[in-house]
Amino acid sequence: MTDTGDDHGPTFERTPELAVDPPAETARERIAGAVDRGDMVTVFGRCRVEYDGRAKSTLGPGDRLLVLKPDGTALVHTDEGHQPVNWQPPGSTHEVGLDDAQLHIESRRTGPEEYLEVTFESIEYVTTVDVTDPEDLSLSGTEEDLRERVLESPGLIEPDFEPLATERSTPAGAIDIYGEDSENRAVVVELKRRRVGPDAVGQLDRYVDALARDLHADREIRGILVAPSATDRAQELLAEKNLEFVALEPMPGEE
Amino acid sequence: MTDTGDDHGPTFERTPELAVDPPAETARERIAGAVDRGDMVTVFGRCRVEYDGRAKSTLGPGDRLLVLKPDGTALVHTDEGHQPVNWQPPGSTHEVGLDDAQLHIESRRTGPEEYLEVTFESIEYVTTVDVTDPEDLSLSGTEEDLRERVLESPGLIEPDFEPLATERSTPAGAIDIYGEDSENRAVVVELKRRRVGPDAVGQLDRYVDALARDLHADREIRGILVAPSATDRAQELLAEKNLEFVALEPMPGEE
DNA sequence: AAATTAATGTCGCAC
DNA sequence: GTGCGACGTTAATTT
Repeated sequence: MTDTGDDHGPTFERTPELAVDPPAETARERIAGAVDRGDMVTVFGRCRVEYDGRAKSTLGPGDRLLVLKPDGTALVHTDEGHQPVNWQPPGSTHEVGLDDAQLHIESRRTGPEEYLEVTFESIEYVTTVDVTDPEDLSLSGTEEDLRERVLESPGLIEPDFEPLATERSTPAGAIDIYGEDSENRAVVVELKRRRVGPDAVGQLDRYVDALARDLHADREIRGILVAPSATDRAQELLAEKNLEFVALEPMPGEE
Repeated sequence: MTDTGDDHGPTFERTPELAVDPPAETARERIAGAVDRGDMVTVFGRCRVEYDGRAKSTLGPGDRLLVLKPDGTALVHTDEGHQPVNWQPPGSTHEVGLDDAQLHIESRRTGPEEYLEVTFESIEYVTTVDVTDPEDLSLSGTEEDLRERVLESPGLIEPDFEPLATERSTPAGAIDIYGEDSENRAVVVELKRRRVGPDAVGQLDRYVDALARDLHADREIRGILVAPSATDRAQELLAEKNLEFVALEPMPGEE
């Protein structure tokens, strides 16, 4: 099992293990070993899936791809969709066994207690491989980018807008940008990276309310929603609640 | 290439194709063919990933699993996490090619225009397989279950609560359950399958407001949030806005 | 661990 | 297609 390095191939390369149409027992061995080593595993075959935890689900027989990650994540993917049809979050522990001669994988976690069970009637393939990924994703166009854009050019909100704090906490949560306008009125700015609906207006309204109580002053407080655009309903709600809107993209030049 | 059925194996079984450490050109052929056939593809290897669309991202070299689904979904999974580090939604079209002798997979979609590019420096394995999954997931413990529970036993809300409509539309959206109490006051019920925070209170409040305008009557309107539990802040907001709370689990017997 | 919010959220449904 | 809300949302951050 353990390679002592006396073979011909380059021992530096990780050699993935692949098995086509393996018997259940062979699959069990491979997967159990890989899970112990912390390898990533994929299993493709006809399976049933049971889940019980925050909700409860059953999935009858069909062809799916099961992915087991070294961090304890389990994913069951069908032929369709971005989302796995069933899954288990990182930190779960997987048990691999045979149940009535069928490959059976159980995954558990606590807090909340959740349980996932995948039983394979047939196995088309199993792969296992060691994984290392040192890189972090570099992402732009987020709400954070929009915040930086406003802080660098407060005039994008309106002339003489002066940011005073980010993440200013109120009893209702943190205000994205807190500042003052040219008349020294308090301004609550809520940022959204994309077109907003009624929920964003409600959020801004909560912050303005909370700040009013927090300052317990008669000072007028303005609320400004900053986003690329707003739906009709969002605009009506803004008007009803005397809140304002400023159209702004997270990235400059995105029109 | 096309099997005319004169071989020895059972031609009824789909035979997945697996390749270990394939040259880029072999991988390109296999993947291109599989994408054309509508097979599911997995590629594992060291790759870089670029994305541009609603946002923009770059990911330097590392070992990842790429999954291409017959519906046009693309997923790039690292060794960690439930979420793919990069992806492309269903309906995207994939192009497979060689770029400077490296396997290069481009995926595009429109509406919004988005672009994903995965370039493999090395390939540990490629798998392709035909997929069929006739089954639908059967899920319980959802908000829908909670609604049914309330409609079957309206007394769980309060004695003599009478549901009159579900999904009753208002200018602000649909009310989960609209009904009347023992005093013929209008009641807006908002259901949540799990513990609620401030956002749920805001939602209920919007519906109550909208209904008040819609009925344009002086009739008092009650708003009741029904969920397993509520956070402190949510409870304070409920009190401020004169809304009510009823503790209820989506599934009976879940405490 | 609980609370709150962002997300390339995705997904489904109604219009 | 847009709008709106649910989701076993997940993930990150802070308390």
